[in-house]
Formats: sequence, structure tokens, C-alpha cells
Amino acid sequence: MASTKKPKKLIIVESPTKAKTISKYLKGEYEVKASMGHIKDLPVNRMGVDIEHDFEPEYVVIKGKEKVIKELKKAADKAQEIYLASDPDREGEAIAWHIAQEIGKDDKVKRIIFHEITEKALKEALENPTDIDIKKVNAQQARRILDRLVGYSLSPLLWRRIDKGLSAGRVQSVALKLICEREKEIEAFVPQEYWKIEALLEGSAPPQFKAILFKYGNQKIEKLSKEEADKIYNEVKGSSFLIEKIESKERKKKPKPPFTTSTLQQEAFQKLGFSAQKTMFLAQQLYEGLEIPGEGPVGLITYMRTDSVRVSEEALKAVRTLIKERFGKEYLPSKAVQYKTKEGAQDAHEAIRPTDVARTPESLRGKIPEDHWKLYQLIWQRFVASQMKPAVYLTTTFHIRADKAIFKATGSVLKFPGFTAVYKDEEEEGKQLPPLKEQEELKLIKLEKTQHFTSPPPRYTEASLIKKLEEEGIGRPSTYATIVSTIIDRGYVVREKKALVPTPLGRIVSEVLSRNFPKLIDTSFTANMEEDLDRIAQGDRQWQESIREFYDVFSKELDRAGKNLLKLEEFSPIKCPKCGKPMVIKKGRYGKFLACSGYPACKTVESLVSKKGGNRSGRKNKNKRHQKNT
DNA sequence: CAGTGAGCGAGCTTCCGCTTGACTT
Repeated sequence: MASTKKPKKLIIVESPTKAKTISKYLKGEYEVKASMGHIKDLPVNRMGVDIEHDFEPEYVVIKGKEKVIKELKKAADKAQEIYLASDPDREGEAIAWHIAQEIGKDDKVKRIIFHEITEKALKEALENPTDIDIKKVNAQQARRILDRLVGYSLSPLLWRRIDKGLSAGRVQSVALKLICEREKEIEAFVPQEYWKIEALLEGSAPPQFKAILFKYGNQKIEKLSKEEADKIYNEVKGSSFLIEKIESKERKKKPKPPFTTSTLQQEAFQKLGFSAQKTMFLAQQLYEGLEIPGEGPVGLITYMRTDSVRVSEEALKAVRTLIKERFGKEYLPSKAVQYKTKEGAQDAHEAIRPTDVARTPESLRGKIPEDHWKLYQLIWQRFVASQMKPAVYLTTTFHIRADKAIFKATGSVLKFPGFTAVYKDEEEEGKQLPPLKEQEELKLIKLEKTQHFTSPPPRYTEASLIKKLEEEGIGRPSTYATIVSTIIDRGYVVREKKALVPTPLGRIVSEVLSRNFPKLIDTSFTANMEEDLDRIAQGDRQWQESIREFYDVFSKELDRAGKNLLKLEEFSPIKCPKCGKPMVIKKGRYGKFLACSGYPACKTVESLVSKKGGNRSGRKNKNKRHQKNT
């Protein structure tokens, strides 16, 4: 009943929220529908790849998506023109391809592409429609098929050798390996003792300050042995302290780029203590729109699954206005700051930023739930800061002589806050030194020698693991959070406080995979794969050829691993606490358990489920899969 | 909650990446 004129043109996007936004821009001229992601995929309960026939994939409608397809078809029947506007990346191209297959109407179907949801970008895209890029689709198919071949071949190997329900894959197995290797480093770590010498000093002006020994004779001091420390301590104790030189330097600190999915998850974990899952849940709601008293639902942030730091012209203009008005001209760079999106990113969406930067966190306080607000504030501040001037620090260093020893004291003063006016980073606030002069004599208040030990590398947290995976190009914005939950659900890893700790099961699985498929379960594998996918997308390589090359090697490794049936007894990373022999997994009447491979000489057994920490993580309590259908 | 270590074979489990809802105890 809105208008008698029915729209004749159809646009199909992935996200329903995006559909809503777009149809607002286009004011009824177009009907805009959402596919809600992929609509077709390989079947769940079988390989679905015909290895004998050039890896021909079998695609089926994803269960639950029948309704979506029906609606898209219905809309397509009425439309004179159909624009497939799924995301401008590999997956989006494949989605467009699958939609085109399902709705038919080849003569009326066009593909359009835009990287930001602004009126301008949208109109430009509509004026320049293209066709589906089958080369890009092929790159996606290669990725999909490879992941299927790997996952659905490796997992059954684990069922046979270790236990049902286990899993392995190109991404999760690397994540697990990172955690397990780190654990090995920690176990192998031997702390080294070292000593430090510090002097508490006082000059002609307060306050007292600390200086640390950094040179002795011509020798730079790194880590002192106890003997060296004793010797220097006794020598220096009675000597006079003199400021030999004062160095002053200006240091600029630049703001960080606006958030991507991965950096948002890291910061929300560190600053707010949110898990990646919680962060994504809150961000999704900020994106879809929250009810704001007196205004109705408002979408507060741009799309939250992105690997790009790109920002639209409009948003840059708005944030520059805000910075000038709120902080003053001196905080505004002469032109907008351009950040470089990391190499290999798909760059389908903008950075994560407020949709309207004028909507300040203060203005929302109390109007949206607390956690949503905290996350919004984080996003808002990071974005505003990213377009502000660097902070300027004046760092001052005293070089202090005491006999043959040189001590150093460093202080830093904030000269100009720049972006730190809105977004505080850690460190900041270096201590301040008193205003003293060169050649000034100092009074020694206290000389201290302290014992220290080197510490092992820290375990991964959810945040540091995601950071590492992203750096290596493993996983995608839509999967970072689920990667962590997968390896936890499988019982490979448990959370202990913030740390991710491998279980005996996880360590054994990882060892089996690393021994039998070293190249596959390596961070470099995905990087190489991506290079190949790029070639396929460029049309320089056939996808079947690429998969064939991989599979020829992989299938041999599979055979060998299958025959080996993995001599776990020899290399299990878990050692028997009584006799030192490797521990292996055995199945008994009451389930599986960890047993010494020295049986029957050594009868040591241990429970398999989280021996430490007393976590629960029961094996098969969760079964949230709904099943039925072909 | 302690205790579990054979082999046979039915039928089950599983990947990564895109996106939002949704039931049957």
C-alpha cells in the first residue's frame, strides 16, 4: 500500500541489514533482498568431491536455505533486471554464482560490486554492472575443495587411531599446533638467573629518581651474574655520582589504524575482557541496530567482519569536522591519514567504525546496554584517534657516572597529547625526571642489586592466537572466533584463566598430524595456497591443475599415515610420570584414558579429560546440531 | 566415582567460510 508502482529491479546482497540500508538509499525503485551468506555448499555427510573426475564438486542447497531460495526466485520472477551484489571477494563471487544458478534468468542477471555502503558507491556500481567473474569463483572452489579434501580425509584418520568425533583441518590444526609448540617451549625452558643494579638518586631538585646500571668500563650491561653484580655493587657503593650528559629528544607516537575484526577482538579482549565470541555478538547488534529511546533502531557501526582499514570519504570528512570542533585545529592533520590495509586482504568492506561519528559515546551513555556501550566507545575512540595527530613526548636521558660505571635514567614528558586525548594506549605516562643540569653531583640514597630470572614465553591467549593467525593469513574475519571454540569443543585445548592450554588429547593429535603431514600443518601452507588462488583468480592457472598437484602428494602421505597407523608409542609428547615412557590413548570399557606405553611393566594411567585445573569440559555433553534430511 | 589395556563390525563422527535466526524438551 506504500506505492502503486512496484519495483521492477532486484538487488541481492548477503546481509539483511545491508539490504535495509541500501533500499533506504534507493527509495523504492529497487527491491533489495538478502541471501544470508552462502546458499549452496558441498554435502555435509560425504566427501562430495569426485576425485576420479577432475575433482568435480557436488553442490547441494544448504539445509535451512530452501526458504531463502524460494523467496529469491519469487522476487526474480517479477523483476526485469537482477543485480547480484554479494560482497566483492572470492566468497561473494561464489555466492553470486550459486544464486544465479538457482534463480536462472541468465539474460536478466548482472553482477555489481561496491566496497562501501554509501549512496555514491552504490550509484556508481549500478551504472557499471558486469558479469560474474568465473575465475574468481574458481579460486573459491579450489579453496573450498582443498579444505574439504584435507578435513574429510584427516579427520577419519583420527577416528581410527584415536577417537570418534575428532577433527583436523587446514586452519584448526595449525592453531592447535601453535598452542602445542608453545607448550613444548615452556616445558623445555630453563630459567636463567641474572642480576640488575639500580641506584636511587637525588639531585638539586626533587623528586628522587632511579637509574639503572647500563655500562661498566666499555662493556654494555645486559645481564649480570651474581659474582659480577657483587663486584660492581661493592665498587660503586662508595663512589660519587655525577650527571655526565643529558640527552633530550622528541619522540612522536602515531595512532593505530581503525579496527579490523582481528584487532577489534584483540583490543576488546585486552581492554574489556570480552571473548572473541562475545565481541562479535555485541558488534553484530551494534551493526544491525539498537533501539535508541526516541529514535527507533539505529545501526551504530559499519560491518564487523572485515580485514580492511579503508574509510569512506564521507566518514573521513565527518571525523575531521568532529576533531576540529571537539579538540581544536592543532589536533587535526593537514589531510586525512591513509592507512595501508595488510597485503593479501580481500578488502570487501570498510574498517569497523561508527556509522555516524557525531554520535558520541557520551550521547549514548545509558541508552544502550553497558557492554554494547563499552564496545561502541572502544570503536569510536579508536576511529577518531586514527585521524588525529601523533602524540609528542619529550624524552630525557641522564647519563650518570659512578667510577667505572655508567647509569642511565630515562623520563618522558607528554608535550602534546595528540590522539592520546581520546585513545589511551598502555605504556604512556613514563616517569618524570627532575630538572637537573649536566655535571651536577648527585646524592646516592640507595643502591640495590636485585635477582631476576628469565621467564618462558607466555602461553597463547585467545587474543594473541588470533593475532598470530591473522599475521600468517590463516582464517578469515568470519572465522577467528570459531577457530578458538572448535579446538576447545574438541577437547584439544582448555582455557585456564586467560591462557589456552593444550590437553593430552590435543597434544597427541597435534603430534600425529605434525609427524605425518608436516608441510600441511604448517603456517606456510596457507600462504602458498593463497598465492595459487591468486593465480587462479587472475586466470593464470587452472583450479583443477592446482588441486591435482596438491592431491598427488597429499594422497601418498595419507596412504603412508594410514599404513603406519602412527607409531604413537614412540613419539607421544606426553611422558609417563613414573617411568618416562610415552603415554598413549587407550580405549577401555568405560571410555578412553591415558596409559603408559610400558604396559604391562608400568601400569600408570591418567584421566584424559583435563587433568589440570579441574575444568569440566565433559566430552559429549553438547550436541547442538539439528539433523534430518538427505 | 573409580576404573579402564583383545577383536569383530554395524553406523556414526569431520572441513572452511559466508550469513542469520530458531525450536520440541
